[in-house]
Amino acid sequence: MTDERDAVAPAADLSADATPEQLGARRQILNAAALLLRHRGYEATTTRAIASAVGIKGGSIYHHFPSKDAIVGEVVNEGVRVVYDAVVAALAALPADAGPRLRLETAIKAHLLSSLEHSDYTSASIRTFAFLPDAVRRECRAERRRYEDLWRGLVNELYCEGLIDSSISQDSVRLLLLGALNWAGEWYRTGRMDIDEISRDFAACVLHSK
Amino acid sequence: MTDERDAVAPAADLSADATPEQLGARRQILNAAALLLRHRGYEATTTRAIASAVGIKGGSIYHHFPSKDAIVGEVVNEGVRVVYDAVVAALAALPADAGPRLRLETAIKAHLLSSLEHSDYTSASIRTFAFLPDAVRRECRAERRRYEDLWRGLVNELYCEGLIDSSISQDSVRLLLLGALNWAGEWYRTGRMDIDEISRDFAACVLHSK
DNA sequence: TGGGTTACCTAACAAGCGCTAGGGAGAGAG
DNA sequence: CTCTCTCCCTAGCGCTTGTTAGGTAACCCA
Repeated sequence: MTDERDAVAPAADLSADATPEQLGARRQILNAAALLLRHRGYEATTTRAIASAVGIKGGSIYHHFPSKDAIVGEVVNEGVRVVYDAVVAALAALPADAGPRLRLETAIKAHLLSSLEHSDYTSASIRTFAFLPDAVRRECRAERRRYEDLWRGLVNELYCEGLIDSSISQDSVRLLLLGALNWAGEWYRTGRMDIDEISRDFAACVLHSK
Repeated sequence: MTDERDAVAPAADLSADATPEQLGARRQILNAAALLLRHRGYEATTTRAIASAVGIKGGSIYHHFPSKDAIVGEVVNEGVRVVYDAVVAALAALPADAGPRLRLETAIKAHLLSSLEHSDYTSASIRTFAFLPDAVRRECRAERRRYEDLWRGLVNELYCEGLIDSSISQDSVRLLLLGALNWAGEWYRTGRMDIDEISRDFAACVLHSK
């Protein structure tokens, strides 16, 4: 009956990048939950649907996790951590003399790649956060604030270099950027647009001097 | 048992701006549904919760609407129309010689006021769209495209006046702006920030020459 | 006075939810 | 060979979901 909705994707890409099917039941469950959360939201992601996506029966989920919210919490938390790590790693890979402009563009691209192409976790985290139960949401406040602070610093660099008009509040710039990035999941479709170009444009948009 | 969740707000502001309680059961139901959708999402907005919010019992909803999705569809559709009308009206109220810069700032402010302060419909529409059943989503594709086109034109004005570097794709600018605006519901809290200031900053952010 | 419509109710339906109790098959250790 | 542990199953709990059937008052128009 519900098989049509259960098969949300042709069983592909559940394992992110690793081995075919033996990466531990726990990881498989988290992967499946992330995929479902991303595409259907919190309430529609049922424990039975998660179980069936990894080839076990509903009740067996509880051998690996104590509750649905424990799974969701772990997915959402990991989603923030993944994008944080992606951005930090991308910035670290830059030459030491890279200017704020390149750093901004790099951070934008890392965020988009992480949330659009690489990670159901990040996408699930972004899309479902607003409607999560309070308990789950509280659980990852700290992680989210850490990511926010990363961008606070990034934006501050731009101001220090005089790349943004100082009459504009730094908060506004950060909210504009993060808003646009987090919303990208609503319009982006693989193959139809180039993330490199979008990143370049987004960065150029907020930088007033060349 | 679930009373705590049912009373999402102290019964306030259901009627947007009009009379106390006699605006027709149909309108009351839509108002309640919009409020619930905005704060809890699609699946968690039950027919019984909508009914109890307007003081009737679950089954009585079906005297006014044929199904839950009919209610949701109407709310989501109206949500797009409301913000469209708000932006068009705000632009029309501008003096004829207003420049693209003022027009952009005005459109931004109208969108934010509509989605953050005035309309549960708009907010519900923005936040829940991704997880709606396909049938409901299809129903308001046209309305959404119309709103998108409104911004396409607005952004194009900016290019025509040379206010944005022509090396940046117009699509990118529109997606950046609409993304930031649609995401505002995730961080905005009444009274903590000034919509006028945010609008000014957002507009200034994307305009390169003063 | 009476018939019909409008608006609501109660009660229930089949289905699905998160979750649990109890059991069974297989593997590894003593 | 047995004991234990891991992993999964079946069956079902109490509850909620969208929706429907049938009943009951109050009103409007004749």
